[in-house]
This record gives sequence, C-alpha cells and structure tokens, in this order.
Amino acid sequence: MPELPEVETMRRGIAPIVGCRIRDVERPKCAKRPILIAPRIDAFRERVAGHTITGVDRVGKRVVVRLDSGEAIVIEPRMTGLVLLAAPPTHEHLRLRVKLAGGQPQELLFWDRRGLGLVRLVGPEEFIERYGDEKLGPDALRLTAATLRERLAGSRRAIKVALLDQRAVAGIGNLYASEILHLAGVDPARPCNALRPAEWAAVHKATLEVLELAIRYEGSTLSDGTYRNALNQAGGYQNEHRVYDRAGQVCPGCGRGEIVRIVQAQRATFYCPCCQKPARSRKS
DNA sequence: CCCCAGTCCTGCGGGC
DNA sequence: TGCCCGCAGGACTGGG
Repeated sequence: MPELPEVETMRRGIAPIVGCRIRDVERPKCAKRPILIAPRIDAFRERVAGHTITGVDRVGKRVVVRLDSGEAIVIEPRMTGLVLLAAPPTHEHLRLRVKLAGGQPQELLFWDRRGLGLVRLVGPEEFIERYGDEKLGPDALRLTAATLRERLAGSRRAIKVALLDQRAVAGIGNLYASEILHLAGVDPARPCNALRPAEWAAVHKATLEVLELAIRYEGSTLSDGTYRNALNQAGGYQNEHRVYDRAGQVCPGCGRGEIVRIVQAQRATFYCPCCQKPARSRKS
C-alpha cells in the first residue's frame, strides 16, 4: 500500500523521464475493468502528445509528472498501483502506457492489480483545486512540530486516526501511523486533545525518523509482494517494522510487551500496550 | 464541523 | 481438494 515512502521511492525511480518528450499514450485492452483515467484517453493523448516532461514531484501519496504545457499527469496508486520504467509484475493489470520519444527510458507504465488507482491530467487550477492546501495538509516530510500540534491538538479523535487524515498531514497511511506511534511511545487510542507537549514533540520526531528511514530502505513490500519500485524491485523496510503486522511478537522496543492488533476507524492498528501506555494520571 | 460506516476492487488465506 | 467468505486500506461519499 503505497504511502509517502513508497510514493517518494517511485518518484525518485522515474526521475530519468525528466527531459523526455511524450510520443503517445495508450490504455492497454487487457485490463479487465478500466481504472479511471481523466479525461478520456483520446483527449488525454491530445493534450500530452508532443509535450516534454519538466519534472517529477510528489503530492502526498500521488506522483506528479509535470509537462512543459503547464499541465500535470497525477498518478494515484492507492492500494496496489505501481509506477514503472521496467516490465510490470504481470501483463494483465497494466492500466496505462506513456510512450516516450528517443532513447531511454522508452516508456512510463502504470500497473494496478486491484484497479483502485487512477490517473488524472490536470491544469494548474484543477491541480490546486484537487491537491492544494485546502485539500491536503503539509507534507509529512516537511512537517514542523508546531504545525503538527496546531493542526491536530484540538481534535477529539484518537491520534492514530488523526494521523491518517490527509487534510491534517499529507502522506501518512495505515502502516506508518502504527510505526510512528510506536517509536514515539504514544498510545494510538489517545485523543489528540489529551496529548502533552512532550508527546507531540515525540510524535513529530518519530514521523520524520520513520519516514526518512523508510525512504532510505525504499519502502515496505509486504508479504503479498504488491509494492515494487520503478524497476519492479521489492523495498526493504518491511524487515525493519517494529509493530505493523507483528501481532503476538515480543515488542522490539521494551522487549517485554506483546504486540497487539486492534481496530480503529475500521483499520488495523498495531502497538505495544507495555511501552505505549495511556496517559499516566498526573502527579503520581 | 466532526466523525463513522459504506463503497470500490482483486488476491489470498482460513475454515469447513 | 475445492469452494466461499472475509480481509487488506487508499480516498471518497452520505448521513447522523
């Protein structure tokens, strides 16, 4: 499930397409059910063919391919989408092929097994409308301690649930939310408005540490093997997971607690009840 | 406004 | 062995 580290790895992996001219785009017929591609493929082709790629960015969990026309191709991988320069895992779920002119790389691919992902060509206004700071909070990598607190401290929501809100902070998903709170030593069920300043500082620090390390490891490839980088290679951060998908194992933090799986807002949360305790009553 | 439940989708693994 | 069901969680929508 691509979150910030995986999408950032995709972005870096496709950097060689910068400077390339787009020759054509096609939507492979083999995909069973079509994903959303907006606008429809003919209009899409019309607007991108002949244009040169000027940059590759990331906005939250989306890859942004910028064109010299001022428009941008925004790729949203959601659960199982991959952005590739190499051959995809299977022929079957290839969703979009962007053919490039000249030498290498020859094409940029979007592959998506489950088909929840989407690709959208947007102009500057639509980009702001959809991905501007009214819709997305500050990028988690550029988060300051003050901003984090400012945006979440008033909420009654559990901190784990709040970290998933892309309007509050952009880029954190279910896997890294558990990892961040474990490193911070904060109970995922704590309401935001109950966190103390030291805990906000710990969550902020852990956010940057976890995400930066995960990027260094090129993201997490879970046992289902879905996530791959732009060259269709697995990431390495799954071996560093502290709690995610490790229910029943001994906590790597305290060495005493057993990692527990709970459900919050219909999503799995993993944590150690021993070192991520609820707030101690003040004055003990 | 704030928050939760339901929705999309496919592949996999547990249970019978 | 084979089938069915539930689960995985991105982002979005509708409703209380």
